[in-house]
Amino acid sequence: MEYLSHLNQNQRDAASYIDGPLMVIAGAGSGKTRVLTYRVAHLIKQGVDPFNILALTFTNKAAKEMKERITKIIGSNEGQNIWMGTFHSIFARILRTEHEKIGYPRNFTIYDTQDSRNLVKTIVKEMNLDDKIYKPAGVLSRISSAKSNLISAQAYLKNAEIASDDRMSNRPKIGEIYLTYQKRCFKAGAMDFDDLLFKTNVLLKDHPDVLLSYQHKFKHILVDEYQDTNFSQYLIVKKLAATHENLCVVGDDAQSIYAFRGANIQNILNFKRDYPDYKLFKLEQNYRSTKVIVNAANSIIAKNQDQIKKNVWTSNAEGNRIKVIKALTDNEEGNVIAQNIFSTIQNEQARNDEFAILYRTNAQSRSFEEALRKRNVPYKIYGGLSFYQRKEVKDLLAYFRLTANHNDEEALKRIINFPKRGIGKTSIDKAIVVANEAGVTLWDVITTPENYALALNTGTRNKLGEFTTMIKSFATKLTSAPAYELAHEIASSCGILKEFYADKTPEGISKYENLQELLNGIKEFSEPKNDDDQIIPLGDFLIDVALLTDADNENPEEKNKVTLMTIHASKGLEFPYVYIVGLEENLFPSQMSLNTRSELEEERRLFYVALTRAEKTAVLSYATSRYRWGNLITCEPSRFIEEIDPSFLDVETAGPSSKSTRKQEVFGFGKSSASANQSTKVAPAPKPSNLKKVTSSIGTTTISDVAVGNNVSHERFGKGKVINIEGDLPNQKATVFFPSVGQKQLLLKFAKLVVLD
DNA sequence: AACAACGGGCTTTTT
DNA sequence: GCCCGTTGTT
Repeated sequence: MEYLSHLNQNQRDAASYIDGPLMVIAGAGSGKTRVLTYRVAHLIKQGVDPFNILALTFTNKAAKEMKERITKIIGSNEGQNIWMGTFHSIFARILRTEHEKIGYPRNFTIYDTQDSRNLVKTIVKEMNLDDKIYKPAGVLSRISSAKSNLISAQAYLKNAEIASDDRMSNRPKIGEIYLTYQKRCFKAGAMDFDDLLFKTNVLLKDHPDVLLSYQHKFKHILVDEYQDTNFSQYLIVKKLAATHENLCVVGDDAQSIYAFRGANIQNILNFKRDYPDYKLFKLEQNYRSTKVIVNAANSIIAKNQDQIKKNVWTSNAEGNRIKVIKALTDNEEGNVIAQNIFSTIQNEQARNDEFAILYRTNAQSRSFEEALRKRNVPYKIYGGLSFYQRKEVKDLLAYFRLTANHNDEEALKRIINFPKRGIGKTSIDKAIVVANEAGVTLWDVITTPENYALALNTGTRNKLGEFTTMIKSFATKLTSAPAYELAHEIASSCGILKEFYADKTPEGISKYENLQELLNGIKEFSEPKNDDDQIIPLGDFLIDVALLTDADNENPEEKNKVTLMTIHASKGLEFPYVYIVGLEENLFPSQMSLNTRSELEEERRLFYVALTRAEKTAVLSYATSRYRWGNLITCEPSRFIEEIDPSFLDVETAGPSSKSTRKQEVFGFGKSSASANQSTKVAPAPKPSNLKKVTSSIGTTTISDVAVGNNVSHERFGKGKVINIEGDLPNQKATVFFPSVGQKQLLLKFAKLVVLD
């Protein structure tokens, strides 16, 4: 029990409360992961078999690290046997074992977002719908949110409320698209991310024996980041835990930042209802950050209405105040921040990897990259195009996928003519039409074209024959050959390696190297880990690879570099020096989140997450203008800066270009008038300081022009009619009815309404 | 069928 | 400003 002395009283109580349901509400930096780690270690020390422990984490990386730490604590390799991973990877594994029960092939494909989008797009086209209205990404997000709430396509079509929503948004056919999409996925032996959870629910619901066996197996269940689980995940956990009720969920409502993709804070509140005799533990002591950072973060999150009250505190040092930097442009922002990092490294002998630049959107990284490169400060970027999303990598993976699952239509379409083998678009389109009409898969049609009325010349038929023969020959080795061997054979004989090897442009060389790296990755993966010398087949790799993210993909050369990432990606991490950049209205908070209070509160939680990543020093920055889609737009500082108690802030302006105006550039953080709008008194352009005008990227609207009864137009919602206006000037709020989406409350200063009459 | 040129839309966030 | 997909050209 010696190891438990590494915990404080609350942590220890939570870690050692073994029987029955418990919820741990853990403030930022309060040692949540520590509790989970020690709890699992404790269970094992108490004699629980690791095979009977299910621990669901938010990322694979978190799972991997936790396993390593547990292994250290318990001093044996037993920890590797815990069922620990993301919801998606754990249940993909289970579905693979139980595939017959739900009618899927063992080697089912996991469609990534791009595959799903392509399929939706194909269906929209086949239904002769306008893809400007039925945008694939939009349709897919609708389908995704239905699945996260366990609404099947059939249920979707029957649901009057949903139907009315879709009619209001002028997209009444989404239900039909959903139904076709599901049929096509099934026919292709493919599941998208949401299906992995949806089908798990189906499996557990329709097969009581299967449910029973997993209930029996998982005697102890732990769920990390519980605030970010959706309904589908909630129900899986509830079912699996029903027998033993040894369920431990850990989370922080203040750090819930995935509601936009269906996460439901309600799950935390439901816990009480589902397990009335549950035990609640609160971890409130922060070990990560200075007093200034903890209290500043508290002062921000206090503005949210929806939250579980807690009192996060720290006994750490006071620390420096949070610096606020104003820059004139996005490029200047990059330079000032890079310079600040550079000189901090010099002055405080800090290491590069102690710094992180956090932003709201990936698109913001550019100016920081350039500025850091100029100063020779090494950096690494997370997000953007991940390794597995690169074209060449996806191409080779498509060969693997098609080998493992011939019905994988998205993979087939991707590679049937790459490298070029003279099977053109027209031929493929014909084959797809035939396949749809006959109700068979594309693979069926191209392997036995003679069975279907497929009007192709013999040349094309021969080429199809060569292609399918090649894939079939790969498939014969699926189970007999280790992953690496087969992967290597496919890569060399399908022509893809040759294709890129021949390309001596820098891009071509890099693509060739990426393919080599993919093969190396497979080699590492297929090296037997235990002594039992079992062959690890390519199919196993494919399941794994579909669920990897770039966070899981860290390579050792990336050490000691400044980190650039989105705030979402930074969840769970910590850095001594944190820069939160681009703090501007419409960027952070995002323009898309200004319509409802709950969306705005999620943005605020996001800011809370960002700030609480910092251990020693936090710096905030914004630019007064930046390029967006090639246009220079004017920006206003984010309301979040104002919302921090000013006593924690150190406001200054920096950068060479503002020297002459430094004296006057004091930022007005007064509490009066929520004037996030105009602050500079020395604005270069003639701007009225009385807040009447609102400058924005798209034209200029004078607030006073909008009146009740006006017909107006909104960027997103289209035409509407103003029903009511209330509030005082800078914060006037209008109630507008849009035929497309219904009634909306809009803040005039942000809504960019255009008066039509 | 293969390639070059052009134009549109886009930026939230990710398993 | 950039990427993607569509169009036009050979």
